[in-house]
Amino acid sequence: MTPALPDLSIRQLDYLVAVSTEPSWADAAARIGVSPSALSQGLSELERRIGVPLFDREGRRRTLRPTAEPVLAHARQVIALTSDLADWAERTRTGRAGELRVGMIDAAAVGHFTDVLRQFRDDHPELHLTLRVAPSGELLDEIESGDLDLAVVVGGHARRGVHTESLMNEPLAVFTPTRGLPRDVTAWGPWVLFAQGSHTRAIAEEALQRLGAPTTIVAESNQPEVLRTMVELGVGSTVLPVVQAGPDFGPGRVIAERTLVLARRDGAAVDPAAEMLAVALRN
Amino acid sequence: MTPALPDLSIRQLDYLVAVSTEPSWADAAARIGVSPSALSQGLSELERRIGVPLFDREGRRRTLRPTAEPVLAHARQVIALTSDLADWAERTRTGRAGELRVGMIDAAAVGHFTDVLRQFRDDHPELHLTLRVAPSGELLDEIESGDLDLAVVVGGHARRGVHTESLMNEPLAVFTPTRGLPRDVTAWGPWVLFAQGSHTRAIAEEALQRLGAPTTIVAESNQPEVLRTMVELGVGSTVLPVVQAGPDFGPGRVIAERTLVLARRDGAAVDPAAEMLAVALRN
DNA sequence: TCATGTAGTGAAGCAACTCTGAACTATTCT
DNA sequence: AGAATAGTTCAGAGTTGCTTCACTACATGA
Repeated sequence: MTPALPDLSIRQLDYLVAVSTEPSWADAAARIGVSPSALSQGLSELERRIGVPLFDREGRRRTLRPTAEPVLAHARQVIALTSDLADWAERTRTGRAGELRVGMIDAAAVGHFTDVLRQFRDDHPELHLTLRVAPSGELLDEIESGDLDLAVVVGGHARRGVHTESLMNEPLAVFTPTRGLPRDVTAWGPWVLFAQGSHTRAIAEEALQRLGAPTTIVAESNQPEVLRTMVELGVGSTVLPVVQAGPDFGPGRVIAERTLVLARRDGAAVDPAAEMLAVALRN
Repeated sequence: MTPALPDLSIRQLDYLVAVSTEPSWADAAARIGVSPSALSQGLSELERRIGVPLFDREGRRRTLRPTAEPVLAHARQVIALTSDLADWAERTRTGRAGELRVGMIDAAAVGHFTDVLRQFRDDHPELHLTLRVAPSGELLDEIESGDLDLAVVVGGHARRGVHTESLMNEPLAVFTPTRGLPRDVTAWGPWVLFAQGSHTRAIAEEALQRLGAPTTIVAESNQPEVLRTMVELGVGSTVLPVVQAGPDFGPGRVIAERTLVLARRDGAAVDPAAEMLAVALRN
């Protein structure tokens, strides 16, 4: 059982320090921006709460007694600490410091938002930004568990406890090894696609079915690099976001689009740094 | 201009620490002895004042976000400091620690109150007690200026700003070199007395005049030791407090008495340690 | 699935606190 | 002495912070 602590307020300690610093109590009151009356009463209250006489009275004037030195030291120290805390709060509030954990799918990180990220890093050098690149599913798990503050993922799938907001639409196109796509849709394929479970894979498959193309899958990977190589080797065709196709393929045939969304934990307090990055991502 | 500090109270910081320590907020509230509602509101207020989000909300539950670590550290530190201050206050309040500056005239210090002082020292080992032995006048000056908390002096003279309280009456007696005092009062003297300005000297002179004895002064000193020696050398007779006469003289002839008073600065806050010593001095 | 218990939040009311402004007192200056 | 200055006290108003009570969200177990 801790013996009940006196409920001192920063304000009262501030009064004490002001009085010890300024030549007169009136000056002290003026510096703090409070009436002399308030100062007088506040210090009486402080004295009462500490329960030890802090002042000598000479006539009407109260003067800090030397015995009260420990209290003054305490006041100074607590005020210094609180001042540090206020600084920290200010920096955090303005997003200039703190920690920000961001997740992005690869197309976002190395494709669409590379410049935004670089710029944001430059603008907020004191901010400890960690970027995690992974498939949407994983990122959403981490958003949900609180391991990430913010993520850019593929949209189109609600998830409990995660709030999403559209950022942009991105075309998905078919790329073939032969640089030419058969006029006959039923002759398309076979396919080298994102792995089962991927949102983009689902969108691609759905689009192909809608067009009437066969959906024979001969290989899977979540790495676009791998998919591209397989296409080059003639293993099959692929469906990729246009930004990830690379310069070696033709323009591709756009068959669908996917939406990139900004995901945040639902009900999470708005982290100021996260909010600033969100603004930047929206352009 | 210091940027305005948030007016945090110890109480709020205590809430924060409790919440970080106890398994549930309800437990935390119980430990502090406050309703869960008060805890909830208090923490909201703390968060608002710091101006930085401290909690994540999962459904209805709020949980400290890792980003708030610096705030928690601050809270712990301030509470520890305040706890130390409370300890200090408790010790000071009960007179077990602190500083006490006492003045006494020599008769009091080495005569009447030696035992009281020794006992007081033993009872309050943590108390830093300084004893100053000097004539009443000097001691009263120092009481007035605040350099002493408490003094035992010769009474009978009001002084502005000094409060006095009688402790005891002490007989003053005539001591002669011849161990016999003339029956005829007019044959008394000449005198070896306390120095001009001394209160006891004034009392002695007044008594002698009242008895009709001559008041020829042949030597003065404020040191009773010196007066005794002069008497032994046959320089003259003296008037001394009985306790200071020493064993070498006879019982002496009591002609007056002086009052020893406890002097304190008027209007000075009651120093607990001073009050305890005052009680001891009154027996 | 529905009842029940637990954890936390929010609103209303009340007590305590703390401010301002005004009147007052002591001290200092002229 | 009179005026100016410093500080206090008091009354009143606004704010804060607590308790109680009602309510929601979630978990548990029949």
